[in-house]
Amino acid sequence: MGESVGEARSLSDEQIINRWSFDYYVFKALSAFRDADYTAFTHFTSIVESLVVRPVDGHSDMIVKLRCMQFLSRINNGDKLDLTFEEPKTPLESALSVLEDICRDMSVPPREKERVQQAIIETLMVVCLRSGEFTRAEEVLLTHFSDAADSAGKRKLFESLVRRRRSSHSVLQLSSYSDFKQDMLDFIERLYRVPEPFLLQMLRRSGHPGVSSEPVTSSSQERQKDHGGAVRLSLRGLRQVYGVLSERYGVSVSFSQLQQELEHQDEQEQSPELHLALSETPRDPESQPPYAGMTISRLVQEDDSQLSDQGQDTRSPHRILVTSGPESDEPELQTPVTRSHSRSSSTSPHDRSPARHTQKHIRMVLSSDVELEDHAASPPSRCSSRQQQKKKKKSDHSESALVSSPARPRRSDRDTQNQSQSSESECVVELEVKDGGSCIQHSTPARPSSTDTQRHRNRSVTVSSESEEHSESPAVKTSRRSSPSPGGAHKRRRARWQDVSGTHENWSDEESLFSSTSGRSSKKSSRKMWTVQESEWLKEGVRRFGAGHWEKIRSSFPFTERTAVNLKDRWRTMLKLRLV
DNA sequence: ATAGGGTTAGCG
DNA sequence: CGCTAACCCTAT
Repeated sequence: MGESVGEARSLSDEQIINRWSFDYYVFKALSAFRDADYTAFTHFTSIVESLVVRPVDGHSDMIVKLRCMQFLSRINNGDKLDLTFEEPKTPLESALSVLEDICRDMSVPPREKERVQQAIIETLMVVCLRSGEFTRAEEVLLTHFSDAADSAGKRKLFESLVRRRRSSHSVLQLSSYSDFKQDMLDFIERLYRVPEPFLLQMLRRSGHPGVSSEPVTSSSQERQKDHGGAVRLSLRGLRQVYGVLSERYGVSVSFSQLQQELEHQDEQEQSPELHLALSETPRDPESQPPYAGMTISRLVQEDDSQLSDQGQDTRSPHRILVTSGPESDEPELQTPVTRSHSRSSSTSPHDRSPARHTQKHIRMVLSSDVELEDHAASPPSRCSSRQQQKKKKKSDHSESALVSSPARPRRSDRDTQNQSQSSESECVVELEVKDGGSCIQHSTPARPSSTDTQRHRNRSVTVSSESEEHSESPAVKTSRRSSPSPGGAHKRRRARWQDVSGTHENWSDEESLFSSTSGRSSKKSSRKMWTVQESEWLKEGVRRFGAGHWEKIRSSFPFTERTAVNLKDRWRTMLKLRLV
């Protein structure tokens, strides 16, 4: 309310809330894994995965958690040889490389690492043999079974099995895959114990029944099955927290601060409001700028890449910039639009246009596998709008990636190359959580996926957005919307769609951190545009390690499906576009 | 492993 | 058809 506190720091509300959600769902995923509820694990995992593509307040634990999740989801699918996470590799081989990453930045005792490696490799062998994949087994044998002394015996055994094409043997029956999974989980949990997520703490403190206080509870009791289950649970927490936060203005308080303060106050029974209130006055001596030493210090989305334009007038399909206003709970959405000159007079780079509020309802489809045929929801316009005259998909790609990218070129004004004010391109504005319905809505600027092939992948995303008063490029020469409709609430949703998608605030095409591409899948998943998040990681990486150390950078951030060369190329592009 | 030039996908 | 970001190839 009062002063604009901490406006400088401003993280968007979404970043903060996403962080809470992130922590929460990671926690849930681990619990599910522990309970051997692997279906739930998969679900939580996919939630985390889609969260991560959104801007999130990066914190040092994030990478660790992501790595753990990556590791476990590969382990989880390790017995399915037809899945792949990274192209040529089997899930367990991917797990091995994730393990490398984990060890690189977490200091794992060498012996432990070896043990885990060995366990994975042996399990992989068993899996291969059991399923009769002898050639694959042989490759594994050659590539992974080093001449470690202690594995010599087993190596011999496996060799003979491979040679004799035996897919049944006492050894193969001995080991149970689920034991293996739990073993791997133990490893992860020894390595890193996930603290109780903030949202759960809040919930517990607010007296919500059924929230157990122990960090990792065992089994079913933890998910409140009666109504709504886990999802509802989180939404409640989210809403509470969000409401409070909104009131208090502020999202500039770091999560860790909140957590710390929560911990400091164990003795006092207080309501969430009070906690939050307290958190505004950082009375912690040590509290330095919250984001000082973070691994990913700013995951803010900047206007990115894919916006280069070689400038014709219709440039800048407007960039959207959300700042969390100190006073209003709603982030504002700024769109320095097209012909910048048209309104440039009033628009300085950091000028937030006051009158501009955009509301969006965010819908997140939780069920990862639901095939959401969204005729209703998705305007047909996205096909029609860009008449796809290009249907020459080079090959079959039955479910190919449709990574169509609305390359919406736009030149970034090379404003501050510093992080100081990285313009966020965010379009999320208001979370609307319904009481009963309890479905979160998650809007992702889904780009026009067009291509008749298939317009939804398992991660179906629907966007419903309405913006009020939203000046925007009329550049679209009259073709599709004609009336300016001042203040018109409804507006062409069609154009809006396009624009949203066009801005690339960040499309998450991110071919999944955790989920695998099914076996027959695309050998070449087409080209993946770089997400803003990825670009941020890259920037941060270059900042930390210097340009040229691409491999180091790659392994220090949860990139998926990006090679060091990709990073290098991307960096080159970013330089060219003066995005750095 | 990286740099740098060449190639391609995908859009206007 | 031209353009560009992403991707590929290869010498170092």
